[in-house]
Amino acid sequence: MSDDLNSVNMPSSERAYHHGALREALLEAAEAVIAERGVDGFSLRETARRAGVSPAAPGHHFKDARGLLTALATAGFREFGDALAAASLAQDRDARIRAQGLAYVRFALANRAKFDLMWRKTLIDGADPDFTEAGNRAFRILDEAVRGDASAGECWEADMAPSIAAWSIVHGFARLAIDGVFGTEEGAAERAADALLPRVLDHLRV
Amino acid sequence: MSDDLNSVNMPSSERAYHHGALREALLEAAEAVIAERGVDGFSLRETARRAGVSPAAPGHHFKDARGLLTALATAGFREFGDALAAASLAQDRDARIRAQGLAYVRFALANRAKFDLMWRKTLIDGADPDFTEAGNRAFRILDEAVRGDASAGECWEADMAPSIAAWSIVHGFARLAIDGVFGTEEGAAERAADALLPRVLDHLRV
DNA sequence: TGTACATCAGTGAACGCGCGTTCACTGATGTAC
DNA sequence: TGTACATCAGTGAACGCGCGTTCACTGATGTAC
Repeated sequence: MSDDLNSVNMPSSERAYHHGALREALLEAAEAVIAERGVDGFSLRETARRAGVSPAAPGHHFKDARGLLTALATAGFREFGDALAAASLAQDRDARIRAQGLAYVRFALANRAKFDLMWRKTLIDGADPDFTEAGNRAFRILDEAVRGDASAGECWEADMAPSIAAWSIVHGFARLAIDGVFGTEEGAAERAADALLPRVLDHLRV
Repeated sequence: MSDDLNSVNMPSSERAYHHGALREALLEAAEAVIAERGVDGFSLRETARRAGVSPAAPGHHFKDARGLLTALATAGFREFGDALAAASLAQDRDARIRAQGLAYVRFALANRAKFDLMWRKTLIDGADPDFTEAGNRAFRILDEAVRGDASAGECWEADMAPSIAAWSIVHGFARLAIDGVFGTEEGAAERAADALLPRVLDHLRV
């Protein structure tokens, strides 16, 4: 191992030949690109440009553009799952469900482009094991809040309706908000979520 | 008017110089393209190719690609509104709401690409008056089923929560189904909708 | 009914663009001895 | 500790592609007289 710690933590020169953490830098750059231009505006070349590397460099870390987007969507589902898990701390069941609903929509609005990407099965490899695992985990957290840990066993055998109902209502609300139904001005979606979502959730009985 | 009725109803030759109904033909071709390749796979050239005209021809009927997609999304919202209106015939309120929910999801699954397009504000002109009018009408039909005609007046002043709740749950369910959550095999989404949606709607209280 | 002419709705070639990926390469790293 | 060498992680030029749009044009239509 090198004595120079900078070689790992921080590029010792502004333009080192070996980046050190290019994979992560590319994921960050890709997220910035889609946050700015929308998922449709993604480009591998632009991502490489922002990370300060040549257009061929991503090929050493991801199979291709789809591979990079799949990795980004997977990271998104992991953070999403974390956000839902953090909302599970409330004591009674109703409070947990409501807290997760708020967390669901807040994550979607705070990470619009990434959330959008997470569901774009045409752009990512939906069969990737890491991706499906991260997605399943997120749903499992939501499912456990609704049905309790009892469902841990025969997951799809049991009655999914309550969980799917909860999932649908928050997912639908999040999508409508992102897609501008509550206004397209800065902050309009967030204000609508704050004002409307708690009362919308009053109409969910699970 | 020409004596030859074919000049309007049917091109008299296989390759007439004037198409006669190119606008409609382009919309149909565009729908076929996105149904086959997904919304992301849309291309104006491919659409012109399928309609059997040169790549410049669409320019005489639509300002640009965005204009064509906006027209297609507008047509989509009109059909969507018609489908919801047709589901409003049931007598009691609960039956109407359930019927509209089923109609909502069925339309989405039967017209996946078009439904997808209808919410892709980055690809269409969301400020187009025809488009917004068609979208508002669809929501109004749903809103009237939930809240009754009494809401006709001060629309956004009254309590929107019940309508937004109903909208969210069916919209979310439709999106999850389209995005492959209930399986990606042929017909999996439709089967899930048939089996699950009625029970999911049991958890909506409006 | 015939004719002149404006307008409409097409053509097809061309432009320039940014894209994803490939290729032969090279600088940096780290390991075996 | 020093050295040879395999491997890793970059470069940057190039390829070929399909795209949306523009352009000068022309064939067909329909209307005024």
